[in-house]
Amino acid sequence: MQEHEAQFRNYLKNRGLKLTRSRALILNAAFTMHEHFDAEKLHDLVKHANISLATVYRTLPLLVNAGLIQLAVHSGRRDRFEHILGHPQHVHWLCENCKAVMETDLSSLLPALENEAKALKFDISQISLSIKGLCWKCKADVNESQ
Amino acid sequence: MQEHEAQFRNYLKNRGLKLTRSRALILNAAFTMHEHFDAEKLHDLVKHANISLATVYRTLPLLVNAGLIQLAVHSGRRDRFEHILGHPQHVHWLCENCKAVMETDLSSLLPALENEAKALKFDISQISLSIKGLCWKCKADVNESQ
DNA sequence: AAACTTGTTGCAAATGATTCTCATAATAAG
DNA sequence: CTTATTATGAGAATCATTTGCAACAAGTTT
Repeated sequence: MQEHEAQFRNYLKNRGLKLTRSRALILNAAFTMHEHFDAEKLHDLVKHANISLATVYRTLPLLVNAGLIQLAVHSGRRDRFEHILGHPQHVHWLCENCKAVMETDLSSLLPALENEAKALKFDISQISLSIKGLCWKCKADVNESQ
Repeated sequence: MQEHEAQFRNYLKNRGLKLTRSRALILNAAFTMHEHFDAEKLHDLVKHANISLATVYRTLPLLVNAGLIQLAVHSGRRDRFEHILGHPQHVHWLCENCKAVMETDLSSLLPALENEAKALKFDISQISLSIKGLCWKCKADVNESQ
């Protein structure tokens, strides 16, 4: 069994919830994805097994609480997620022009943050750093058109 | 005239938009607020002047684009904003238990970020760093109840 | 392995924040 | 003050997400 499946099974058992066929399929679909995904994209991957969109929506928060996925970027009207197991936390660079999302490592900032957390007596469970602006490509386009 | 009003007037004029009574009132209401606010909270402050919720929703993106307010935290289903003029960027610490939001200064992390931005040739327009977890108070409660 | 207890699912209807339509009103420019 | 636009209120429309409910499936117990 994969690590993420073991973790999910464990999470569910701890609170008397059941690992159903639907949940297992949805979990695996989420870990199939190599980019950000939303509920509908996930549903596309599992609807062949007759799994409803409602079940996808019901499973998503379980995966978040189990520490397996997280909300990635809040842009536009749909929630978009990404899986995080064995995936170091990172910075999202969101271009406001072409909507592209780049990622960089967060590790260089971690010590400073953990320091601050200690001062605040705050237990960190999730860090989300996103930066909006113009990517180099769009910046070039803007300059050209002037 | 306040600085934020001047900046808004300027933004609007640059694109042939009009500074109306409604927009001025909404802008001032936003700068009245000392905490995060959503569209409805803003509407509460201006509806006495017969301003509709639709107008509030139409004005919000103008204020964002004018660099006067920004999306603060995406938690729950409503967009929450905060004004940013003369307000240094900060970190949001969001307690997952009591939903309280604390803020700390972002300046200690800025140099590292600006460095990375330079490497990526990325023009930063807005930084949003939010950290979820447990605040000291809730952490204490959790320990007590064990 | 049959019976049970409890959580789960699909479906469809409900919700709720945000956006849009359209007829009327207000603004800036000339 | 006239004109050309843009803005507004009211309410309908959207659309992602939730929910109620009756049928089902998982894990447990006998």
